[in-house]
Amino acid sequence: MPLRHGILGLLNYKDMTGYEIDRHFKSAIAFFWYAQTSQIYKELATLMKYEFVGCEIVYQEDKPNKKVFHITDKGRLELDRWLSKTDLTDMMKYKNPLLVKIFFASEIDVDQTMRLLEKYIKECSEVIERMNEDVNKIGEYEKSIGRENESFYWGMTMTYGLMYYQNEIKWANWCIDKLKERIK
Amino acid sequence: MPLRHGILGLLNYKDMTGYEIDRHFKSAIAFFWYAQTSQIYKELATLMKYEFVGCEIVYQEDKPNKKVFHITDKGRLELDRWLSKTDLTDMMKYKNPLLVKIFFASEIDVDQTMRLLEKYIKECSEVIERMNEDVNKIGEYEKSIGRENESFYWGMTMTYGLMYYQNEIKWANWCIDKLKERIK
DNA sequence: GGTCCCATGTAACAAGTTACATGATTCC
DNA sequence: GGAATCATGTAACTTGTTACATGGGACC
Repeated sequence: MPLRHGILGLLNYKDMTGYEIDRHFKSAIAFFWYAQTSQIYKELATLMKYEFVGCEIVYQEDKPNKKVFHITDKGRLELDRWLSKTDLTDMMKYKNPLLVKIFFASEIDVDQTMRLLEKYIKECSEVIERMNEDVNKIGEYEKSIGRENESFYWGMTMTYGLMYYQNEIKWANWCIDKLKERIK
Repeated sequence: MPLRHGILGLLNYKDMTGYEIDRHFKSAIAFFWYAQTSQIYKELATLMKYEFVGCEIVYQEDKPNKKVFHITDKGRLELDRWLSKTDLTDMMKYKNPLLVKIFFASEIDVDQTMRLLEKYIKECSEVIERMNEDVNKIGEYEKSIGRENESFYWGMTMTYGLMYYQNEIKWANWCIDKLKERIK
C-alpha cells in the first residue's frame, strides 16, 4: 500500500491536487517509488471511497478547473496506523529484474552482458546526478510542503539513494572486471 | 516479465515440475525475486497457452503424480529475445516501501523509527547469513541444474546480494546515529 | 500424534501498466 | 510554430497477493 499511504502522507502536509501529488511522485519520491499518473488518479478515487480524503472543486479562469484534495481525520488515522506498523514483510520482498537477467546470462554472449552492465552504470550515474541537483532544491521543497522538520527524513532517503546507486555502480564494475578476466 | 522468463530460464537448464521451480524461487532466486507458489502455477499455465513450454504427466506410486515441464523451441526463442534486450526501463523502476515510510517518518516518534530500522538491520543480517550458507551449496546447486558454467553468473547475483544487504545495514546504522544525535 | 515433504492448483481481489483522450495557456 | 505546464481521467490488460483446498507418505 505504499502508494496509497504516500498520497495520504503528502496530503497530510498540505492540500493538493492530483497533479501536484503526481509531480511530487515524479521528483523527490521518484527514485524509490515511481507511480504512473493514471494510477495516482485511480488511487485518489479509492481514497475518496474509503473517506480517507475529501475534495473541493476550484474553478479557475486562466487554467483548467481543479480538484483540491485534503486528508480527513479517518485518513490521518489510517496514515498513522500504517506508519506505526513495524512489520517488514513488504520490505523484504525485494525484486530486481536485472539480477534475473544476470542469473541466466550464461545463455547469451559475454559482450552483450557487458554492454548491459555498462548501460546500467550510465543510468545509475544519471540518477545520482539528478539527485545531486535535488539536494540543492531542498529549501524549495520545504517551501512547497510548508514544513521544515520533514527535510530531515527527506535527507535520509536522499542519502539512501546516493548510497544505493553508488553501490550498484560498484557491483556492476566488479562484474565487468570479472567478465573481462574471463574472456582474456 | 521476469517471473515468466525466470521460469523459462530454469526450464532451459533442465525439465522440472512446478514444485521444483517453486523451490528454486524460494532458494537461490528468493532474495531478488520472490514469487508466490500460486503465481508460479498460474504462470506455467500461461506459458503452456503460448506454447513456450510443454509437459508430460508422470504417474508415481509412492508420491503424488506430477507434471514435468520442458521448454519448447518457441520458448527458447522467447527466452533469448528477452535476455538479449538491453532496455533498462524495468530496472530503473526501483520500489522501496521502507523509504516511503522513512520519508514520512516525521509523523511518528523517533523511537519507533529507530526500532523499525533496528528490526530492518536484523532482517538484512539474516538474509546475509542465509546467503552465506547458500554459497557453500554452490556445488549442490550445480548438480541440481546439471551445469557448471552457470554458477559463474549465479556468483555474480550472490555478490550483488551481499553488497546490497551490507549497504542497507550501513545506511540504517547511519540513520540511527543521526536520530540519536537528534534526540540528545 | 505432529510436522515436513511432495504435489497441484482455484477464486477473489489488489496493484500496477499501457494506451488513449482532451484542451487551453504560456514561454521560447 | 512547438514544447512545456496545467489538469483530469477511462478502459483494457497484466501482474501479484491472499486465502483456500486436498491428501498421502515419511520421519520423529
